[in-house]
Formats: sequence, C-alpha cells, structure tokens
Amino acid sequence: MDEDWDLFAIVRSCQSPTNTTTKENPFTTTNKTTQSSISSSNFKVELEYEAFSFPNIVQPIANEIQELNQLFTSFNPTTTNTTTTTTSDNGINPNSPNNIARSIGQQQHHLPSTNWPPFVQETQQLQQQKQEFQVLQNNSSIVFPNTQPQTPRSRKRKSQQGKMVCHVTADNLSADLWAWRKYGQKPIKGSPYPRNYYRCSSSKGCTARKQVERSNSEAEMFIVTYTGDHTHPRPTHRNSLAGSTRTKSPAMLLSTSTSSQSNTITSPSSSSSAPYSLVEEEEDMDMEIETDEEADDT
DNA sequence: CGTATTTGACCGGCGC
DNA sequence: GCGCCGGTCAAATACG
Repeated sequence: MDEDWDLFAIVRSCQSPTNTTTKENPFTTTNKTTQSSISSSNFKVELEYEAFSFPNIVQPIANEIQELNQLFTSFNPTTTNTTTTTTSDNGINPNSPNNIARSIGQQQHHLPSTNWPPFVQETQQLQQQKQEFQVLQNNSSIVFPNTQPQTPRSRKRKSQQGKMVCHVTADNLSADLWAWRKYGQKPIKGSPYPRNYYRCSSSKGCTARKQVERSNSEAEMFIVTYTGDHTHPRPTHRNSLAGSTRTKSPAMLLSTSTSSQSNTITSPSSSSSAPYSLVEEEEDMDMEIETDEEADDT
C-alpha cells in the first residue's frame, strides 16, 4: 500500500507539479501490466507492473512526513538548483523507499524554484494528498500480484519481472537513499552507451537491482530501471559496503563524470565510466542524506 | 587491509 | 538446435 503511494506520488507529482488533486488511480483497472508514463521537463517515470508484488503495508503517515522532512533537510541546496531527483526505487518491499518516491513528488512541486523551499507547507499538502489517496486505495481494489522475483539467482528475463523505469537527468541521477554497488556493465545493442548494473549493498541478501543507462535519444537523460525487492528496511546506516571509499572523492568523480560526459559519449565500449560515475557522484550526496535520515530512523 | 570497481567469462532466455 | 543478447559472477585491480 505504501508502495502504491510511492508510485502514485511519482505519477501524481509528475502529472501535476503544482496542484495535485489527482484522484484517479492509474492502476485501478488491472492488476498486471499496467503502465504509466509521465514526463515533465526533465523527469520521466515509467512504471511497469508485471508480476510485481506490492505488499499491502501501511506506514504511519506522520512517520513518513517526518522522514520527508529529514530528507529535505538533508537534501538541502548546497549543490542543486537542479530540478528533480529521480529515482524511486521499486516499491516492493514493505520498508521500501517510500520516501524516495515521496521526495520525487515533493521535488516536483518544488521544481520551479531554484532551491528547496520550506517543505513544511508541502508536507501538509502531501499529507492531505496521502489521506485522499488512502481513501482511494481503500475504495479501489488494487491488488498487486504477489509474484515478485525473489529467487536469488533467477536468470529469468528481466522483462518478465516487475520493474520501474525512471528517466532522469544526469543531475538527478540516483537520488535514492539506497546504497548501490556496481556489479556489472554491458554494452547494449542499439545503444551507444553501456548499461551499468547495480545491486543494493545495504544488505547482503537484498535482491534489489538497479540499471543505469544513458538515454539513446537524449544524451542528457538517463534511464534508471529498478527491479527486484529490498529485503530490508531502509538503511539506517550507509555502511562500508555502501560505497564509503571511492565515492567519497568528489574530485575524482567530477573529473571522471565531466570528462566522460563530454567526451566518451560516442564510444560505446570505452565509455565505461560515463553513466555510473555520475551515479556515484550523486550517491555521494545520498550518503549525507542517509546519515541525516539515520537520526530519524533510529 | 577492507571495500568498491572493473571487466572478461559464463549462464540462460529468447528468437529464428 | 543455434546464435544472439542481456544479466550476473568473480578474479583482478584500484583506492582510501
């Protein structure tokens, strides 16, 4: 349920950046293969639900709002006047990243302004929306199939699994709070850019996956695909596994990202570091966010 | 020294 | 059945 909220938050926020009175539930029609594609100026989300499980778990709104506050506080404008942040994670797990999706919604609201305005008002509005949404949820019989891909080493085609696709700008790459560790990279046929594979490093058994690739048509856009399921609560710490070492070097990240961004775009095989270096850079930000949230979580 | 990243190899689904 | 292709593994390497 909460995940539903997340997804809807994304959808809603994308659809109506300023006023969210959307009361329609995009997913009311079917349980499977429901797609929703939204695009705003630089943020686009495509949700695909195929055999995707959404545990009906409701978390206290108050708590969420609190988290939101934390999130925004930490997100603070030291770096960005960029618009949205992107990613949301596949909302599958009970404890899954609701806040991320919420943050997206929030950020969408805040897009127009350069910095992050006070979020208090926003949260109130959000709260209202969430209440409305919950009513919707209760009234609409949304049932998401409980067929999430939990098998540790399923070689099943990802196309058959539930996934969520986000189109994000480089600036907003990977604003999710989870810690991702890269485990592979492959050139993709038909795309000049390689695809980078990340797994959640917050927990060893976590099956959550994330794919990042540069958009073929829009070089400044990245396609982030989330699959799998977080089998653990939102990380309270970003521990050592979470990229504590290399990702902490802004200089390196900047150099790699900038150079690769400007130069290596045309080289499929050698542009190995372009997309994910950006990700790492962003993740570095996340770490700070995470630590902020930590206080909230614990 | 511990952890993250890189990268070639391998595996398995899918289309022909 | 075969080959292609995407996804994952794991050893080597880099880094703090």
